[in-house]
Amino acid sequence: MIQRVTRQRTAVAGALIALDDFRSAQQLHEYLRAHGDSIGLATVYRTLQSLAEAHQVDVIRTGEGESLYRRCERREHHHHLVCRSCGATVEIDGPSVESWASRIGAAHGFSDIEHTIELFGTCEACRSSAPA
Amino acid sequence: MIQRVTRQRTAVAGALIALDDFRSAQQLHEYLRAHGDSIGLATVYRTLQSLAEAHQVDVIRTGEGESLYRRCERREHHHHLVCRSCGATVEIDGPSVESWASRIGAAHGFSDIEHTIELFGTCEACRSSAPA
DNA sequence: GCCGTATTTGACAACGATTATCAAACCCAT
DNA sequence: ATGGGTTTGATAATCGTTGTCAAATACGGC
Repeated sequence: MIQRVTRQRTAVAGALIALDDFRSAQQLHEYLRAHGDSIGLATVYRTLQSLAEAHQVDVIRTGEGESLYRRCERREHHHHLVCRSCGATVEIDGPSVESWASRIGAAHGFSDIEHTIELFGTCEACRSSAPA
Repeated sequence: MIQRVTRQRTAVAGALIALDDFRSAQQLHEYLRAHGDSIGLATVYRTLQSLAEAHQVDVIRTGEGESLYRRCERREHHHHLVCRSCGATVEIDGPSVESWASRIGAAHGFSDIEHTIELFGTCEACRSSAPA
């Protein structure tokens, strides 16, 4: 299945670069509409899905079950440290956790270990601008 | 708001003890029905929700956005290793990951670090009973 | 045991995020 | 420009979950 270059796919890619924070498909759709790009919601979902399969975006799920997307810089497996207040994101790779995960799994007789690890915190900027 | 002891709530608690693995609300509902307990799906959801608020069950979300519930044994912070096929669960506490998480957070200037860590794999029993 | 009432139940509708449908619009090699 | 496979998008459908509200129930007080 060859991927064609369409106006819509280009627009989604552009929005991901412009926003550069984790956003929902619907937020991206709104953003695109607001910026004059006529695009259907289904197309946004489809595009994000194929970008995710191609590992060109990272996907995380909020506690409420909504998926958030962000263009990713590293193609390899990694995790995120996300500011819970402003959404600023740092990409993390933790060789020690990777081995910890597989070690723990193996120790209990489990195979094909996968893991989900996300870190949330308050970044320096938000801490100083919004005191407790 | 005082909580009353009802046949349904008792049944859900019993199912959680009997199954002792991460199950979806719908699976618990099916289980209860299959065992002769007449109970509505909405009631199962409501009961699980209040048990979760009381920290009497652990909740995790699958990659597909479904919530899984299990009665929890440790009241302290811990993680899970879950069989993606049968739901068998091992409670994990990993001091090394805890310190890894806060160390990484601090290194990037983030404070109040929280983390979500879940491990999924295929347990020994499922691997041998369901070949690739 | 029986009442009264506030709580709980459950069938069903509603919800929100996401996916499927499928004819019309489009990209692009020729 | 043309033809044919790809993509789009309005809408319906799906799935887990939550809201609704009248009927059923638990339980303190008699």
